[in-house]
Amino acid sequence: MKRTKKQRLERAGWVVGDSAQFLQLSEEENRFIELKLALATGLRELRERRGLTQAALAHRLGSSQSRVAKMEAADHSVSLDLIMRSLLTIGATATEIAKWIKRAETARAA
Amino acid sequence: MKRTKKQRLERAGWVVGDSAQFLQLSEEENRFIELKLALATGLRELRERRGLTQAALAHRLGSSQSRVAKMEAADHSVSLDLIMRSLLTIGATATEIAKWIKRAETARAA
DNA sequence: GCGAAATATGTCATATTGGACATAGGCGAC
DNA sequence: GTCGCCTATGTCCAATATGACATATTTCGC
Repeated sequence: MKRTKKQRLERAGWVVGDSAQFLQLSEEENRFIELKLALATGLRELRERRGLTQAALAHRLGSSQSRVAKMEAADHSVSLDLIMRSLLTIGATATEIAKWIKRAETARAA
Repeated sequence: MKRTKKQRLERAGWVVGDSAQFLQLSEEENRFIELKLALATGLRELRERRGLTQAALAHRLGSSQSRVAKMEAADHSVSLDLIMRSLLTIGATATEIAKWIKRAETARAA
């Protein structure tokens, strides 16, 4: 696992080690986190591509800037539901979403 | 919208009409529901392919048969998180998940 | 540097979701 | 028909997610 990714995950509040399985993180949980992270990253990408600030997106979503920040960080306090709804609201296509999900798997394989 | 789908959605507790937008269902919400439904259907497909009962899958997930039934029905009391975790636990690949997500979009286009 | 805008982090109260349980419905074998 | 097995539905209350807010930190132009 790359150093930067580890840091991102840890900052997001996940317990992640270089040997995650020893730390009780099951394989599925790992895959789930990767997937969430991939979509969170996609959300940020898309928001920036739209030239929106977190606050502006939050307003569109009827949420708050802090929630958006947490979404993009894949914080453990945000659900996949919220991320997915946000992606759809910001106009992500199913194709893009699918692409990000596959990217998560590819990242794991590395 | 096809009759059967409407019935499935309504049974799942969603407010769905032939003119959903008049019933305050935003476009994004519609897309979200379709997506959830597509993954829920994928879960059922995969479970049956594995020859598991809902109770057996529930045991694997540390959940209950009724939760699994609700997941597969895309009940509004189940989150995408739970469905996704279940898919991963049952061994769905990112490719399969991506396929189901695209299928949801295709279904909407119809 | 400084200041301003954007983003990140922490906490709270309310709302939503989750497992468990009970019970109903469906469906094939006998 | 009824027995057994599977699935569906409804309701609890415990656990988690949410928006809001306050506050900290980063980033970037000057």
